[in-house]
Amino acid sequence: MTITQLRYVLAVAEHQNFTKAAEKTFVTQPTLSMQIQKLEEELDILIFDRSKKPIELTEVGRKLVLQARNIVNESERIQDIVDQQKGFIGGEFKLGVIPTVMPTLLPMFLHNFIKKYPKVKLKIEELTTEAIMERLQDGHLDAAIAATPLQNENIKERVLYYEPFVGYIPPSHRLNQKNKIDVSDLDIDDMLLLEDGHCFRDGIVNLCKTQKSYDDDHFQLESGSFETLVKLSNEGLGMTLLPYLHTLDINEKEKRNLHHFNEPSPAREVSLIYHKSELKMQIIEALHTTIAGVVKGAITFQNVQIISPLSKIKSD
Amino acid sequence: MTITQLRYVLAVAEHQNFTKAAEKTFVTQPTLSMQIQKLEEELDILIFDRSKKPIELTEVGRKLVLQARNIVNESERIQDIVDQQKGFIGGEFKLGVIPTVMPTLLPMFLHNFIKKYPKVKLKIEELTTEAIMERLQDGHLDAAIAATPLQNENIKERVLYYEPFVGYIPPSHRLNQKNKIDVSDLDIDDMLLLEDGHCFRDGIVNLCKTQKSYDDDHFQLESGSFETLVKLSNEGLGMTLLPYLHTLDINEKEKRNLHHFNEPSPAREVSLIYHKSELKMQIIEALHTTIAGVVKGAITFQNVQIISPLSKIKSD
DNA sequence: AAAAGCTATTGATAATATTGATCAAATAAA
DNA sequence: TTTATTTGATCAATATTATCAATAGCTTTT
Repeated sequence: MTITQLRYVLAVAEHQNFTKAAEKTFVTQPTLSMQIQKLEEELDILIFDRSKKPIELTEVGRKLVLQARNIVNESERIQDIVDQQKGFIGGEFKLGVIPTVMPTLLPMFLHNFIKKYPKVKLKIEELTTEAIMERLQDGHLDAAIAATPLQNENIKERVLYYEPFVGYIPPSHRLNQKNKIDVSDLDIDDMLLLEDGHCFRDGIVNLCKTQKSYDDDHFQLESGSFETLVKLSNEGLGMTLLPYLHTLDINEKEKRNLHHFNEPSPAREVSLIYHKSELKMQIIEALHTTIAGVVKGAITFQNVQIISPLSKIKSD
Repeated sequence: MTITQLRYVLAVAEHQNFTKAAEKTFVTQPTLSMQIQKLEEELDILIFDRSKKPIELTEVGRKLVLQARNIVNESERIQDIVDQQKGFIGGEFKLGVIPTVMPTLLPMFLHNFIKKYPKVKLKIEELTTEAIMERLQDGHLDAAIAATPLQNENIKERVLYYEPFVGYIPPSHRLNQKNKIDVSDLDIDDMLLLEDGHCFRDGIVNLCKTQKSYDDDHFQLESGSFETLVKLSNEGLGMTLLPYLHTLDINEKEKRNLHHFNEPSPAREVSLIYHKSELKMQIIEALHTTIAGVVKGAITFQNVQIISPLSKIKSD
């Protein structure tokens, strides 16, 4: 049994197709077939049920794949140990970022990071929290930036910053008089929300739920971007909440419509999250240091109340 | 990098000698040298410092060996998974047993076990608790039978039985009048003990320490076997304590000198212990079931007080 | 019936592991 | 010092193995 064979098994299990798995592992399909056959023969079991279309794992196959994932992960850590010894920080690193953090945070630290660690080949992907969790667990992502706490025992979290919610209230709105607003002022019925699937939306729903009973079915205007929300709000369609970093980007005229919360301000916790196996920990450390350093200048809030990003069904 | 290479590294690290390692891994020494060189080249590090005699691990080498042990262990679990699927219980299994359990417990279950699981090649070794702990952690033992609790986070324990201490008190002894004895009657100064290194001895020392201050330096008569202790005791040199199962073996005349404790009787906890990685768990389960079943008939005590086998320095 | 998609098979080739013999260096013994 | 002995590296020869391109065999889709 070799580690290569286990990698092949993982690839086939993932793609449910020998040909695609062969492409992904950069070998020809017969190579893959033979190696897997050889492993099956050595263990004297069938790993895949080739009669099903698409191909399926057998019962032992499923257990074996779990353990194979383990072994392959652990074997990759050998390179980690060596890199650590050499003080080498580099290689490919796949980072997931949730949509509501991506446009504001990324420009803040990316330049710094690639300048400081030029050997790291960052591959950044915008993904929902849901997709991030999946990909962290199956090894397709090395780390991610998301709203926390997420309470998943396979995922570790390191807080980057706390980002307060800021009210965007057009002149026509009932709350526009107030300089600072309170959580108790909020009414989910005149709130413009991001469309379903964003955890920032879920956070706000959680926030409002603490105030009054929330009816899941009633009508709401929703959008995919904060820019649109602000414009809709300007049209008098309601107020909205923005994460603090987003409020730094909007124009002067609109800034007058921003209303901060009285302390403790509701806020989201944004963290660097990664699999408990702690692979590529040096790069994760480097990312954490860089981002925390950059953000420290921009966000200096102390007294905040953290709003959970978790919804029962799905989130960002 | 292959699992084989990692095995070779482990062998050399263990024996500190390429030639011996080659024998243990059933290849020639050049094979070993080449493979390790190839791995060192691939990772671009030195795993061994060949200038030292005997050969030594480098700093990275030490870290790498720890991880290699991990990977090799995890890879062996693949076979475990397959065996489990097939319902196959067999293969080599190395069991350690402490000296004070060996002669009484082994005959009770061994025959049953090899009859029920003929495919398991049991290799049993009498070892001190100290040696057992080492060998469980470096993978040289698959499981062991020892007095517990041992409070080692790498070792899991499954209790087999509670074995009361029984007083052996010769007619000349001051306590011989009493039918049942109490812990408070014990005096370490007229107690015959096993020689240093036995955890049963440590247990008794712990037991007596609860009664009065114990001076480590004073003279005591000590021996390596309970048989000798009983004979010395017959000579009027003091009383001694025996584990219950041992009292089943002594002759009728001497049985009259046995004095049980008032409840709760001091007792030792005897467990099947194994590494937390839970390798070969099917065989461990089988052993546990067999032993627990056999012992249930012989030992039926309920109200016992467990005496710790741990001493500060060493034990059994 | 034909085409397309998928895995297994075949035969050739390149890469690799292994071995036995040998060498150089370092110790240990005479 | 000289002489064995031990140890790990090196070399050439061989056996094994992984890989590939081409293709056959099978199933599903069109």
